[in-house]
Amino acid sequence: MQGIEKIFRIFADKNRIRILCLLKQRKMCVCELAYVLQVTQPSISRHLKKMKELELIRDEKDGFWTNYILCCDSDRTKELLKCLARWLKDDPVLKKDIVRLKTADRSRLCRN
Amino acid sequence: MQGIEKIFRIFADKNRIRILCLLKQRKMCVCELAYVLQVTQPSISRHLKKMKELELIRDEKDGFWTNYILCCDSDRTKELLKCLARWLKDDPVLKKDIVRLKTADRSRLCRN
DNA sequence: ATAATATATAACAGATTGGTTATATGGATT
DNA sequence: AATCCATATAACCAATCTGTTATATATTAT
Repeated sequence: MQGIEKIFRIFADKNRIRILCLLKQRKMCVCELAYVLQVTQPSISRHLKKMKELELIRDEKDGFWTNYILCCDSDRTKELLKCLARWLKDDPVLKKDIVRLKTADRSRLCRN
Repeated sequence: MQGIEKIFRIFADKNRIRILCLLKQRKMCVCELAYVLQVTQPSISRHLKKMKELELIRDEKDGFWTNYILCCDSDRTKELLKCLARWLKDDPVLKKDIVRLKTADRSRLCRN
């Protein structure tokens, strides 16, 4: 039981699922995610921290921004991500997110 | 996102995982589960209630006892159970549980 | 150096969780 | 009907979670 519950716990939150599915589209910065999910920036940051701890994502500096990138190297998380993809193929929330993602332009968004 | 987080949340607890893996061996009553997991009976009952709500298990009266039975009809839970089985194939905690299961005799256990 | 800004962190509030003990419930036995 | 007993539920507590606002940090631009 070497932390399997922890993996499941990561997937047990709606907004983290949304983040994972968005990062499957492309790398994103924190404020883009906050914009798409309509949640505050610190909330996004904390979700990302948890996912990074379990190595579902990694980050990468890019000038002003920090890109977050899906990097599921573990077989387990890879498999769960595949499940998500199948199960949420036609999910309306995720569809809307991806539409919204197209209008997420970091250089316009991030003036707080 | 029709409650997928809730499915993951069920799997996000160590003791629920243990219960699921035990029920894969055979149907069990509440006090047998409490005995194997070494947790109080009300705690087990509540876990079972949650799992029943999501239809991972069902119950069945048997004289004095109530048997709980694995009944994953949903493709999603079925798939997650298969993942569990593979990932926890050699898990020491589950192995011990199954050993302990063999000594769990309800008619001896349930005198409280 | 200083100012600007994206992100991280701290501090807080309300909700939820998982355990406990104590008690209620309801079917089975006498 | 009365009792027994397995299970369910209630009430409580400590811990954790997720959101918020306010603030610190660290990197870039001037």
